[in-house]
Amino acid sequence: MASPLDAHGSVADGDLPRTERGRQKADRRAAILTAAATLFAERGYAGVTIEDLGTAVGVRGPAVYRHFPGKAAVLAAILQGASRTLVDGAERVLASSPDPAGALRSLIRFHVDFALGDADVIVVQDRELDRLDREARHEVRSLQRRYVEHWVDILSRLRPDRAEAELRFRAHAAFGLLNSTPHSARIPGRRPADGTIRGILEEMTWASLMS
Amino acid sequence: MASPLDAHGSVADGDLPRTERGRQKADRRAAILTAAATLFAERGYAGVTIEDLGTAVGVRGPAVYRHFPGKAAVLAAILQGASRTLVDGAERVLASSPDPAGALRSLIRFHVDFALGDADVIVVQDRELDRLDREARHEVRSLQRRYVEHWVDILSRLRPDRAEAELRFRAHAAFGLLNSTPHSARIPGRRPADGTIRGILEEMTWASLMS
DNA sequence: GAATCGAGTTAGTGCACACTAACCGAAATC
DNA sequence: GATTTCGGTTAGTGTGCACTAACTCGATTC
Repeated sequence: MASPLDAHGSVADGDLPRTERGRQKADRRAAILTAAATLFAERGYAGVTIEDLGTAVGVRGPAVYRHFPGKAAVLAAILQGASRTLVDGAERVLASSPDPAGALRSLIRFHVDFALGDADVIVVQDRELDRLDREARHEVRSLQRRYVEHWVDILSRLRPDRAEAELRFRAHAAFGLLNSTPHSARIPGRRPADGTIRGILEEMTWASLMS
Repeated sequence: MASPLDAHGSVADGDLPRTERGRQKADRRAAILTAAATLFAERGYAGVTIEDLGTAVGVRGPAVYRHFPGKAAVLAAILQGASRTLVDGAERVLASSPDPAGALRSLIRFHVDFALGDADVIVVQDRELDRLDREARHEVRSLQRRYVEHWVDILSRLRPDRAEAELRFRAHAAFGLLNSTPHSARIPGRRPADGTIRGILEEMTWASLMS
């Protein structure tokens, strides 16, 4: 799966970098984003300085301003990338799954992959949403809403007896379950092997949703 | 359930306030803690100033230093209170449940109550643990570990076929599910009635753990 | 009722840090 | 090969904020 961070930031600027400098700039931008996701996840948005962001990719702090208008824009790019990746992934999954049960299985698997692969982003996603300015927050929220509604659609096809409000609530609870891995990753007690984890998470999520 | 915030802060100081001023001081301390939990949950630890903490309870900022040595100590008191409440509650539940299945049901119910009743504390709990100094963080971590082990004990009695590592991992995932409510509380789409939520959460948690 | 205590006040102090200004030099453009 | 562009640099600047100092005045103590 493509990382949510290596995309170009602005919406639909078709032109890829042709020149040497352009490619280096795109690389640096992506490097800043991944480093920032890790740092924000570790210390929180407010606990990371612009200087930290710079040195994490081998430059001094103010160089970051050549790539982002400010610290908040870095966070915005991370969160927008993440929620866009989730929505795109969900829509791709749904387009290629004929039966609802298979669609839910694939949706769960997709989300597990994301949570395990981009743990940093997951942590930042639900911790720092409020640090965004009105506009960016609105976009992220709207994408998140769309993602949830895809889950609700599938669930209501599997359980048409249940109210949509309940299914939506269940979906949120399932996300809490799935997104718990980044948190429990920091806790000492030994964890099952990485392959096992995937299976357990899928099993638990399915069971909780369909219970 | 007693709020985790209205206890006196230091460990085992038996003397309750006898005088009028002493009572007022205890009240103010408790008020600061609950206000701080709400503010920290809303804006994050770094997003709240000492002045905010003061004005939230009707005094100016520096008055807070009459009750806590610093901002970090306020956070520490919140987190220590929360984890102590959880451990105490779990131990009380276990002491009064003979069979493992009933114990797990009670444990789940207890945690649901806490998550719904002290949503602010839940949010702060897993967001701001790293902002604590070494000593306080160690204490909170150790209490959290104890809480988890109580769950693992019960689970391993119900499912002795499973490895402890898997059960611990499942417990963490269940906490993620249970603690999702404070997060989904902020999201627009309508939620089921509060009584219904309780039942759904208990059902989902049980199903996910025993699947 | 005099002496002390202590929870509050206002007025700093110092520092961390987001962001800006001015400059530099190599790549890109002509 | 001259000119422009631009990603980097260092050296500020301004602000927000945790925390301190010095004081006030009612409650507590003797």
